Amino acid sequence: MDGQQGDAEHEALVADVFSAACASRAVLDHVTGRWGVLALAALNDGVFRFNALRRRVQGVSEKMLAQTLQALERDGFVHRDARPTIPPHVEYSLTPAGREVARRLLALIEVLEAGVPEVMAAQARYDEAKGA
Amino acid sequence: MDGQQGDAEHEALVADVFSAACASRAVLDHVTGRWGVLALAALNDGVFRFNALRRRVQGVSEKMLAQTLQALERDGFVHRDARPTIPPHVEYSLTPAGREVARRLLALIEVLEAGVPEVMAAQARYDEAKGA
DNA sequence: GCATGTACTAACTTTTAGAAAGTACCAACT
DNA sequence: AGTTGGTACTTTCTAAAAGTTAGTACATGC
Repeated sequence: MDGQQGDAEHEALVADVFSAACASRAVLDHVTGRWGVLALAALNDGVFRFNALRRRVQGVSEKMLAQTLQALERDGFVHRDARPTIPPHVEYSLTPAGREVARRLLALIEVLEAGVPEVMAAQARYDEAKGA
Repeated sequence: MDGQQGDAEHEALVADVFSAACASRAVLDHVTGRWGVLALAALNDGVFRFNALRRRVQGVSEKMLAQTLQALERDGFVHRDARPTIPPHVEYSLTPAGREVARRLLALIEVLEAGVPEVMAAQARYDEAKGA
Protein backbone atom coordinates (compact mmCIF):
# COMPACT_ATOMS: atom_id res chain seq x y z
CA MET A 1 0.00 0.00 0.00
CA ASP A 2 2.99 2.29 -0.16
CA GLY A 3 3.16 2.39 -3.95
CA GLN A 4 0.27 2.65 -6.36
CA GLN A 5 -3.22 2.56 -4.99
CA GLY A 6 -5.00 4.10 -7.95
CA ASP A 7 -4.70 1.23 -10.44
CA ALA A 8 -8.45 0.92 -10.82
CA GLU A 9 -8.37 4.14 -12.80
CA HIS A 10 -5.68 2.85 -15.10
CA GLU A 11 -6.79 -0.63 -16.03
CA ALA A 12 -9.71 0.64 -18.09
CA LEU A 13 -7.46 2.68 -20.38
CA VAL A 14 -6.21 1.45 -23.71
CA ALA A 15 -3.64 4.21 -23.97
CA ASP A 16 -1.07 4.68 -21.21
CA VAL A 17 1.32 7.64 -21.12
CA PHE A 18 3.58 5.80 -18.70
CA SER A 19 4.66 3.28 -21.31
CA ALA A 20 7.39 4.73 -23.48
CA ALA A 21 6.23 3.30 -26.80
CA CYS A 22 2.58 4.33 -26.49
CA ALA A 23 1.25 6.77 -29.07
CA SER A 24 -0.23 8.87 -26.29
CA ARG A 25 3.30 9.73 -25.19
CA ALA A 26 4.00 11.45 -28.52
CA VAL A 27 0.71 13.34 -28.37
CA LEU A 28 1.48 14.42 -24.83
CA ASP A 29 4.87 15.67 -25.99
CA HIS A 30 3.29 17.80 -28.72
CA VAL A 31 0.62 19.22 -26.43
CA THR A 32 2.79 19.79 -23.35
CA GLY A 33 5.92 20.71 -25.28
CA ARG A 34 7.32 24.13 -24.48
CA TRP A 35 5.58 25.85 -27.41
CA GLY A 36 2.65 23.47 -27.85
CA VAL A 37 1.10 24.59 -24.57
CA LEU A 38 1.43 28.26 -25.41
CA ALA A 39 0.21 27.88 -29.00
CA LEU A 40 -2.92 26.03 -27.87
CA ALA A 41 -3.53 28.48 -25.04
CA ALA A 42 -3.17 31.44 -27.40
CA LEU A 43 -5.43 29.92 -30.04
CA ASN A 44 -8.09 29.43 -27.37
CA ASP A 45 -8.61 33.19 -27.56
CA GLY A 46 -9.55 33.15 -31.23
CA VAL A 47 -8.27 32.91 -34.77
CA PHE A 48 -4.69 34.00 -35.41
CA ARG A 49 -2.43 34.48 -38.39
CA PHE A 50 1.12 33.16 -38.19
CA ASN A 51 2.88 36.37 -37.23
CA ALA A 52 0.11 37.48 -34.89
CA LEU A 53 0.52 34.20 -33.04
CA ARG A 54 4.25 34.72 -32.99
CA ARG A 55 3.81 38.12 -31.37
CA ARG A 56 1.39 36.63 -28.84
CA VAL A 57 3.64 33.74 -27.87
CA GLN A 58 6.64 35.83 -26.94
CA GLY A 59 10.02 34.22 -27.40
CA VAL A 60 9.09 31.59 -29.97
CA SER A 61 11.18 31.43 -33.12
CA GLU A 62 9.59 31.19 -36.56
CA LYS A 63 11.00 27.72 -36.99
CA MET A 64 9.64 26.37 -33.74
CA LEU A 65 6.23 27.97 -34.22
CA ALA A 66 5.92 26.48 -37.70
CA GLN A 67 7.07 23.09 -36.44
CA THR A 68 4.74 23.19 -33.43
CA LEU A 69 1.72 24.20 -35.51
CA GLN A 70 2.43 21.46 -38.03
CA ALA A 71 2.55 18.81 -35.32
CA LEU A 72 -0.66 20.09 -33.73
CA GLU A 73 -2.37 20.26 -37.10
CA ARG A 74 -1.32 16.69 -37.86
CA ASP A 75 -2.68 15.56 -34.50
CA GLY A 76 -6.00 17.21 -35.32
CA PHE A 77 -5.92 19.90 -32.64
CA VAL A 78 -5.32 22.87 -34.91
CA HIS A 79 -7.03 23.86 -38.14
CA ARG A 80 -4.94 25.58 -40.81
CA ASP A 81 -6.83 27.70 -43.31
CA ALA A 82 -4.52 28.89 -46.10
CA ARG A 83 -5.86 31.24 -48.78
CA PRO A 84 -3.81 30.83 -51.97
CA THR A 85 -3.30 34.57 -52.35
CA ILE A 86 -0.09 36.53 -52.70
CA PRO A 87 1.14 37.53 -50.18
CA PRO A 88 0.03 34.35 -48.37
CA HIS A 89 -2.78 34.60 -45.84
CA VAL A 90 -2.99 31.74 -43.33
CA GLU A 91 -5.37 31.52 -40.42
CA TYR A 92 -4.91 29.16 -37.47
CA SER A 93 -7.71 28.07 -35.17
CA LEU A 94 -8.59 25.24 -32.80
CA THR A 95 -10.57 22.20 -33.85
CA PRO A 96 -13.21 20.86 -31.42
CA ALA A 97 -10.63 18.39 -30.10
CA GLY A 98 -8.13 21.22 -29.76
CA ARG A 99 -10.62 23.31 -27.83
CA GLU A 100 -11.17 20.43 -25.41
CA VAL A 101 -7.44 20.12 -24.82
CA ALA A 102 -6.93 23.88 -24.58
CA ARG A 103 -9.59 24.09 -21.83
CA ARG A 104 -7.64 21.67 -19.63
CA LEU A 105 -4.41 23.43 -20.44
CA LEU A 106 -5.86 26.78 -19.41
CA ALA A 107 -7.12 25.32 -16.15
CA LEU A 108 -3.55 24.24 -15.48
CA ILE A 109 -2.04 27.56 -16.51
CA GLU A 110 -4.43 29.42 -14.24
CA VAL A 111 -3.38 27.52 -11.12
CA LEU A 112 0.28 27.89 -12.07
CA GLU A 113 0.01 31.64 -12.65
CA ALA A 114 -1.90 32.07 -9.40
CA GLY A 115 0.72 29.99 -7.60
CA VAL A 116 3.76 31.94 -8.82
CA PRO A 117 4.28 33.85 -5.56
CA GLU A 118 4.21 30.61 -3.56
CA VAL A 119 6.62 29.01 -6.00
CA MET A 120 9.04 31.93 -5.70
CA ALA A 121 8.90 31.61 -1.91
CA ALA A 122 9.53 27.86 -2.13
CA GLN A 123 12.50 28.46 -4.41
CA ALA A 124 13.98 31.01 -2.00
CA ARG A 125 13.60 28.53 0.87
CA TYR A 126 15.17 25.73 -1.16
CA ASP A 127 18.11 27.84 -2.32
CA GLU A 128 18.79 29.11 1.17
CA ALA A 129 18.75 25.58 2.59
CA LYS A 130 21.16 24.42 -0.08
CA GLY A 131 23.41 27.46 -0.06
CA ALA A 132 23.84 27.41 3.73
CA MET B 1 -13.52 40.65 -33.05
CA ASP B 2 -11.38 38.29 -35.07
CA GLY B 3 -8.49 38.23 -32.61
CA GLN B 4 -8.69 37.99 -28.86
CA GLN B 5 -12.09 38.10 -27.24
CA GLY B 6 -11.16 36.64 -23.88
CA ASP B 7 -9.06 39.48 -22.50
CA ALA B 8 -11.30 39.95 -19.49
CA GLU B 9 -9.88 36.75 -18.10
CA HIS B 10 -6.31 37.93 -18.55
CA GLU B 11 -6.27 41.46 -17.25
CA ALA B 12 -6.75 40.33 -13.64
CA LEU B 13 -3.63 38.18 -13.67
CA VAL B 14 -0.29 39.37 -12.37
CA ALA B 15 1.60 36.49 -13.94
CA ASP B 16 1.41 35.95 -17.69
CA VAL B 17 2.86 32.87 -19.40
CA PHE B 18 2.80 34.63 -22.75
CA SER B 19 5.56 37.02 -21.77
CA ALA B 20 8.92 35.37 -22.17
CA ALA B 21 10.57 36.78 -19.05
CA CYS B 22 7.74 35.98 -16.63
CA ALA B 23 8.56 33.56 -13.83
CA SER B 24 5.43 31.60 -14.66
CA ARG B 25 7.05 30.57 -17.93
CA ALA B 26 9.83 28.75 -16.07
CA VAL B 27 7.34 27.05 -13.78
CA LEU B 28 5.27 26.01 -16.79
CA ASP B 29 8.40 24.55 -18.37
CA HIS B 30 9.13 22.44 -15.30
CA VAL B 31 5.57 21.22 -14.94
CA THR B 32 4.84 20.59 -18.62
CA GLY B 33 8.33 19.44 -19.49
CA ARG B 34 8.56 15.97 -20.97
CA TRP B 35 9.33 14.28 -17.63
CA GLY B 36 7.74 16.81 -15.30
CA VAL B 37 4.25 15.87 -16.46
CA LEU B 38 4.88 12.17 -16.01
CA ALA B 39 6.61 12.53 -12.64
CA LEU B 40 3.73 14.58 -11.23
CA ALA B 41 1.14 12.23 -12.71
CA ALA B 42 2.92 9.21 -11.24
CA LEU B 43 3.32 10.80 -7.82
CA ASN B 44 -0.40 11.51 -7.77
CA ASP B 45 -0.85 7.78 -7.19
CA GLY B 46 1.13 7.79 -3.97
CA VAL B 47 4.58 7.87 -2.42
CA PHE B 48 7.46 6.57 -4.51
CA ARG B 49 11.13 5.88 -4.03
CA PHE B 50 13.54 7.00 -6.73
CA ASN B 51 13.88 3.72 -8.59
CA ALA B 52 10.22 2.83 -8.21
CA LEU B 53 9.37 6.12 -9.88
CA ARG B 54 11.91 5.38 -12.57
CA ARG B 55 10.25 2.06 -13.30
CA ARG B 56 6.84 3.75 -13.39
CA VAL B 57 7.86 6.53 -15.75
CA GLN B 58 9.17 4.30 -18.49
CA GLY B 59 11.96 5.68 -20.63
CA VAL B 60 13.30 8.30 -18.22
CA SER B 61 17.03 8.27 -17.53
CA GLU B 62 18.41 8.50 -14.02
CA LYS B 63 19.91 11.87 -14.80
CA MET B 64 16.69 13.38 -16.12
CA LEU B 65 14.56 11.98 -13.30
CA ALA B 66 16.93 13.38 -10.69
CA GLN B 67 17.01 16.74 -12.49
CA THR B 68 13.23 16.87 -12.90
CA LEU B 69 12.57 15.98 -9.27
CA GLN B 70 15.02 18.61 -8.09
CA ALA B 71 13.30 21.30 -10.15
CA LEU B 72 9.86 20.25 -8.91
CA GLU B 73 11.08 20.11 -5.32
CA ARG B 74 12.56 23.59 -5.66
CA ASP B 75 9.26 24.88 -7.05
CA GLY B 76 7.46 23.39 -4.05
CA PHE B 77 5.43 20.76 -5.90
CA VAL B 78 7.32 17.71 -4.69
CA HIS B 79 8.37 16.74 -1.18
CA ARG B 80 11.64 14.84 -0.76
CA ASP B 81 12.01 12.79 2.39
CA ALA B 82 15.53 11.39 2.70
CA ARG B 83 16.38 9.05 5.57
CA PRO B 84 20.12 9.21 6.29
CA THR B 85 20.48 5.43 6.28
CA ILE B 86 22.83 3.28 4.29
CA PRO B 87 21.86 2.33 1.64
CA PRO B 88 19.99 5.63 1.12
CA HIS B 89 16.22 5.61 1.41
CA VAL B 90 14.45 8.54 -0.26
CA GLU B 91 10.70 8.97 -0.59
CA TYR B 92 9.07 11.35 -3.03
CA SER B 93 5.53 12.64 -2.65
CA LEU B 94 3.38 15.59 -3.73
CA THR B 95 2.93 18.71 -1.66
CA PRO B 96 -0.57 20.25 -1.49
CA ALA B 97 0.42 22.60 -4.34
CA GLY B 98 1.74 19.65 -6.30
CA ARG B 99 -1.50 17.74 -5.82
CA GLU B 100 -3.44 20.70 -7.16
CA VAL B 101 -1.25 20.81 -10.27
CA ALA B 102 -1.30 17.03 -10.71
CA ARG B 103 -5.10 17.04 -10.71
CA ARG B 104 -5.20 19.40 -13.72
CA LEU B 105 -2.47 17.43 -15.41
CA LEU B 106 -4.41 14.19 -14.99
CA ALA B 107 -7.54 15.79 -16.39
CA LEU B 108 -5.48 16.68 -19.46
CA ILE B 109 -3.87 13.27 -19.73
CA GLU B 110 -7.27 11.60 -19.55
CA VAL B 111 -8.67 13.51 -22.52
CA LEU B 112 -5.48 12.92 -24.47
CA GLU B 113 -5.45 9.18 -23.78
CA ALA B 114 -9.12 8.95 -24.67
CA GLY B 115 -8.50 10.90 -27.87
CA VAL B 116 -5.62 8.77 -29.15
CA PRO B 117 -7.72 6.89 -31.75
CA GLU B 118 -9.01 10.20 -33.16
CA VAL B 119 -5.48 11.59 -33.25
CA MET B 120 -4.20 8.54 -35.12
CA ALA B 121 -7.01 8.97 -37.65
CA ALA B 122 -6.20 12.67 -38.03
CA GLN B 123 -2.53 11.86 -38.57
CA ALA B 124 -3.38 9.29 -41.24
CA ARG B 125 -5.57 11.85 -43.04
CA TYR B 126 -2.86 14.51 -42.80
CA ASP B 127 -0.11 12.22 -44.07
CA GLU B 128 -2.21 11.01 -46.97
CA ALA B 129 -3.06 14.57 -47.99
CA LYS B 130 0.62 15.54 -47.88
CA GLY B 131 1.99 12.39 -49.47
CA ALA B 132 -0.44 12.54 -52.39
C1' DG C 1 34.04 -12.03 -0.91
C1' DC C 2 31.51 -10.73 -4.78
C1' DA C 3 27.45 -9.54 -7.09
C1' DT C 4 23.37 -6.64 -6.21
C1' DG C 5 20.69 -2.65 -4.83
C1' DT C 6 20.37 2.19 -3.12
C1' DA C 7 20.33 7.28 -4.92
C1' DC C 8 22.67 9.79 -7.14
C1' DT C 9 26.78 12.68 -9.81
C1' DA C 10 30.24 13.47 -13.65
C1' DA C 11 31.98 13.01 -18.24
C1' DC C 12 30.89 12.35 -22.82
C1' DT C 13 27.92 11.93 -27.09
C1' DT C 14 23.80 12.62 -29.64
C1' DT C 15 19.67 15.00 -30.41
C1' DT C 16 17.08 19.06 -30.39
C1' DA C 17 16.19 23.89 -30.00
C1' DG C 18 17.27 28.53 -31.35
C1' DA C 19 19.38 32.43 -34.35
C1' DA C 20 20.01 34.17 -38.77
C1' DA C 21 19.53 34.31 -43.39
C1' DG C 22 17.15 32.78 -47.68
C1' DT C 23 12.73 32.19 -50.68
C1' DA C 24 8.89 33.68 -53.63
C1' DC C 25 5.90 37.05 -54.52
C1' DC C 26 3.47 41.59 -54.68
C1' DA C 27 2.26 46.46 -53.10
C1' DA C 28 3.55 50.82 -52.04
C1' DC C 29 6.80 54.37 -51.73
C1' DT C 30 10.82 57.21 -53.80
C1' DA D 1 12.39 51.74 -61.96
C1' DG D 2 14.45 50.28 -57.90
C1' DT D 3 14.21 49.83 -52.93
C1' DT D 4 11.75 48.68 -48.93
C1' DG D 5 8.46 46.05 -46.46
C1' DG D 6 5.28 42.42 -45.53
C1' DT D 7 3.51 37.51 -45.88
C1' DA D 8 4.57 32.53 -44.31
C1' DC D 9 7.62 29.74 -44.17
C1' DT D 10 12.37 26.70 -45.07
C1' DT D 11 17.24 26.01 -44.69
C1' DT D 12 21.63 26.21 -42.55
C1' DC D 13 24.55 26.52 -38.71
C1' DT D 14 25.57 26.75 -33.89
C1' DA D 15 24.46 26.55 -28.92
C1' DA D 16 21.93 24.17 -25.48
C1' DA D 17 19.57 20.36 -23.80
C1' DA D 18 18.81 15.48 -23.38
C1' DG D 19 20.45 10.76 -23.32
C1' DT D 20 24.20 7.16 -22.39
C1' DT D 21 27.57 5.22 -19.74
C1' DA D 22 30.47 4.79 -15.92
C1' DG D 23 31.55 5.73 -11.24
C1' DT D 24 30.64 6.54 -5.82
C1' DA D 25 29.97 4.80 -1.05
C1' DC D 26 28.31 1.89 1.40
C1' DA D 27 25.24 -2.57 3.09
C1' DT D 28 22.98 -7.01 2.58
C1' DG D 29 22.33 -11.63 0.77
C1' DC D 30 24.52 -15.72 -1.36
